[in-house]
Amino acid sequence: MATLYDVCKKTGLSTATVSRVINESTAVTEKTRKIVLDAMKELDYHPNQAARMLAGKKSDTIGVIFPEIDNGFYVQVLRGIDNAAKEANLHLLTAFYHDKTGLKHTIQSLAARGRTDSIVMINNDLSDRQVKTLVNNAVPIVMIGHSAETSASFDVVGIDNTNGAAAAITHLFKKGISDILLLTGPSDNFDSTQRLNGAKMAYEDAGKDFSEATILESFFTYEGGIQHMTEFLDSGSPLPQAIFAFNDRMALGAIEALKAKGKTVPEDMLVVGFDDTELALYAGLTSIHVPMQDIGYEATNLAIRRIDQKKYNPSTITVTTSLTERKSTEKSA
Amino acid sequence: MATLYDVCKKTGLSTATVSRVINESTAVTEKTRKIVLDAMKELDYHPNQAARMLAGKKSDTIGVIFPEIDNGFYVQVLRGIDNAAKEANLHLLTAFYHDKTGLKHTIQSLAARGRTDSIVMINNDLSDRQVKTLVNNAVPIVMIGHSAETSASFDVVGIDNTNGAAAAITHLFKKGISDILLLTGPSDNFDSTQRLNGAKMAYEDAGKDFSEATILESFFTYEGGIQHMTEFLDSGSPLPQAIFAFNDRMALGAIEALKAKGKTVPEDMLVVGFDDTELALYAGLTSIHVPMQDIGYEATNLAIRRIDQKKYNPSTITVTTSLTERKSTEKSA
DNA sequence: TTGTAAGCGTTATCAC
DNA sequence: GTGATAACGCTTACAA
Repeated sequence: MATLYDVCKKTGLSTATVSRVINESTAVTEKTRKIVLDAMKELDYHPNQAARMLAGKKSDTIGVIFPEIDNGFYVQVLRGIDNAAKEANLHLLTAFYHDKTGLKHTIQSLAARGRTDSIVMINNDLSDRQVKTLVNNAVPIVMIGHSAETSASFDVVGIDNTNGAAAAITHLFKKGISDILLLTGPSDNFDSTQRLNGAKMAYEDAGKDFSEATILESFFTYEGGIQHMTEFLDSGSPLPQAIFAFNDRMALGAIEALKAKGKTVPEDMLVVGFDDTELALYAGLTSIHVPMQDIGYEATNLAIRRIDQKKYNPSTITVTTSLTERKSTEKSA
Repeated sequence: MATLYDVCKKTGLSTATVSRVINESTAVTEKTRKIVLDAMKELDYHPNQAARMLAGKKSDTIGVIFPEIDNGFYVQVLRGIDNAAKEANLHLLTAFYHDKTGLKHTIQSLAARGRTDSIVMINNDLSDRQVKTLVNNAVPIVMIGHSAETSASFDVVGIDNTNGAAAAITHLFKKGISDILLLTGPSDNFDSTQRLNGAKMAYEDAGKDFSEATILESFFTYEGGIQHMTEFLDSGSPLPQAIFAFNDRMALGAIEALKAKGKTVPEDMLVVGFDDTELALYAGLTSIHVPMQDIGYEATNLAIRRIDQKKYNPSTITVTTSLTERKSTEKSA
């Protein structure tokens, strides 16, 4: 591997000058610039990253910390992150965590060792205070998605759950339906809580009574959707005319449960999901679209901006959602 | 940020000794070990990665190069890679590429600058020779999936396309069907070619005439499946009894096309896919299961093994597939 | 077992 | 505009 010295030797120039043309920092004669560039090419010289990091005190790398990925959601976010990083000529050091302990470990090894200039993370497991302590101000950090408490402590990029949910409800209202089953996530989940608020808001804004809606709590999973919907159907409770599931998987689970009882969608019941994942597309499920790539992109750009910003007030970016209509809410009546 | 020197100062020991306990390299008295460890904790010392890389000539990092990810396939592979890396206490530097140029750029910046000790990549765009030139023996490299020519030039981890496809055909034979439509990928695609060979093999092994099968070439996409299947249906060609699509998306596309013509699966036609993605699960599609995580895991372990191996002969690891039966091939007849 | 000291390959601050 | 030279924070022979 050729080093900077080899380039110096070949050109008869100093390390300073060669370094300058590499970094396009200070002005250099066009003539010497060319000499250096030629020598670099000829020697197939590529600057050593470790040396740059050590001397320059920056890694040109963004750390990405995700929960162990198992769905399309995170991939899309990752694409957005990658795009932003590419635009800024930065690299991505990615790490996935399985549990609290793994996450702590990961944060430290990325934040405290100078591997990254900044971190973008999805934190489902640690409190703000814990993260704060671990990072210890070593690098700026941007959170994707709110944890319940994430408020003014960090930069946060989240989605507009409230208006998204409201749009779903309003969509059903327009079909003449207000007798809706809300298939929610766990009640201590931030997203679920916000979506529930949004739904309520839509009822109120339309001058309707929110008690017309039935609330059924589930797990944000396909299996959860099947299980809780089946229980509901078996309970003999009066059937609503539509379901608004707080994510696509639960929606698909609910549809599966309906199918098992001989009910079809949209003939017997309209269904709306949330997230607008690939699954929704293929299943013909009307869903609230969440621009996952945008989230990653915005979060990363914010993280990049924070690198050279010593002091700043944490900001919150909210990405807007929209409704994608498909067969599951096509009402012929 | 505390440095090694701070730890030395605090303990009165030399950098060599402190470094030894950090790296658990040479023996150190249990007593001094404890002293150092305590000092490290107290100072909240974390070794600087750049300095380690520079002095130690290794990055403890695996490079991961993927085509821009847009499906569940790559995510699973990534999880496998992450698991293997975690077990070896290595980090992951990931990069996605959009096109040939991007890929070239990416390879160089990961390989030539000492950022990574080894690389795992999925290469759909460059010839072996091109990759070879770019890497220039800077780091070992493991390919995931064959490109047509990838033969003896690189370590390769691929899947058993042949037996997978044969299993799909045999499954249909068992249902009493040999009049099958093969919905293939592009003919210059390595996977597609192998799968076609596997299908043929199954016919021959069963003593059947391969000409009983119809071959319909498509694009490995949902849209491709819809388009080509629709064309086929419109052409008035005699309908086969089953479809074996060379991936799940095309299978779903074909099913969509059938549905549009009033045909249902599995009543009117059995369908088998390939990949066994999440889509297949929710769609109730029988599919050939590909253990994507295993692929990533194996590839990464191989990549790690190669780090300290100066000379070796490229090896090929083939991961086995299996058939997952679902509703799309449930024959009541 | 522990210490000394020479790098590792850059960047950056000075002078010139 | 260009050149010395001192960091940057660690690893690792080689000595002791």
